[in-house]
Amino acid sequence: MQLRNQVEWALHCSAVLAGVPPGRFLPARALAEFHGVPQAYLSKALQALARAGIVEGTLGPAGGYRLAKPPAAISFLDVVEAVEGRASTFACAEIRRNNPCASPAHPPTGPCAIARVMWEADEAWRARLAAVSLADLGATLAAELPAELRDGIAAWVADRT
Amino acid sequence: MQLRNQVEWALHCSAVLAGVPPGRFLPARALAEFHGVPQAYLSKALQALARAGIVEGTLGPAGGYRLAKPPAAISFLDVVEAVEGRASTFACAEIRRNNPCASPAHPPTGPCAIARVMWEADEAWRARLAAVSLADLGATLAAELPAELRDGIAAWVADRT
DNA sequence: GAATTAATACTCGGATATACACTGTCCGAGTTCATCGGG
DNA sequence: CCCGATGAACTCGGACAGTGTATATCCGAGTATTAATTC
Repeated sequence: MQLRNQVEWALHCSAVLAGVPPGRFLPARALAEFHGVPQAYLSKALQALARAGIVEGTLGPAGGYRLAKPPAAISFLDVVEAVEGRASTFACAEIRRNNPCASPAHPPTGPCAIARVMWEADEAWRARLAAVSLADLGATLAAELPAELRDGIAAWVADRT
Repeated sequence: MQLRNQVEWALHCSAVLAGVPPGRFLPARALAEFHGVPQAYLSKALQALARAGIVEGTLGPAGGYRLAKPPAAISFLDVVEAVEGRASTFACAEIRRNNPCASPAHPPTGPCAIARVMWEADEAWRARLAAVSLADLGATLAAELPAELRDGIAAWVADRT
């Protein structure tokens, strides 16, 4: 089991978009160049974010993407689920119904014990992702990144909005 | 992102093997028939469990698999990692190094903030799986399953060990 | 009748094809901006 | 000089191939059982 690389790209793009001046748009072309990833493929991740209402895009010159909500209102979970889907990590195929000892007249009731454990773990994973917002990430980066690098990125972004 | 169906099969097989009388072996053929899954493919999951030291197999007639450790000493995480691998769910490709603003002379130090959050969530998921053992699962099943079904399964298993 | 030996049948283990999904790419529809012409 | 219409360029959005992993399968190596044979 491995998260697709789109998730990583989407998170990094969200972090950059959180630093875009209000009312401006940053094109996917710039985001792809910034992260060194293929532009055409990155678009798909951004489209997924747009469908989920996390970012919004505008066409034409000076178009691009921007966050659709304040960074504090967007969690890691929102971004991950936008790309990976909201389905649980564990899919119960109900193989217990194939049990030759069980009587077909009395099908098992309620989710099976194994699936419950797996789903609880899945929920713990999601809860941890839901607890961190893009605003939190921005604060962490502001504290860790060298000042000159931060300014350089801000200028680079400003040149392309 | 989706766990492979081998994980579900491995967990169900572990649950059944936990109910096998001590010193006896249950063949993969019986486990496959019990769960209604292809026998040849299920073998691969059991081989993974054997490599991880969770179960052990014996050849010849009356051969098969049995747990290599007490059910209380085997957690869900052990089974899941045996099949899925111990690698983290999130793979950081270090795309921040492609940042055109960063100076190649000063590469970023330490894991990036995004990867840290993802890894923490991954750890929360694993912690939840590590907290449940096969003995716990057995206790839950003993409390939930109808007595007649439990006896029927025990007899079915006993006939094939 | 008991022990030894050989054959047998059954098991696991790894090597081998196929299907699906992720990865990567391309082109068209739509919109905004800039330019040009007219009032 | 101001307004409107027109053209162009740039953007996003969805449709189209390539590759890698998970799925499914088969056959060979090895062992405990079983039966036959010999003492």
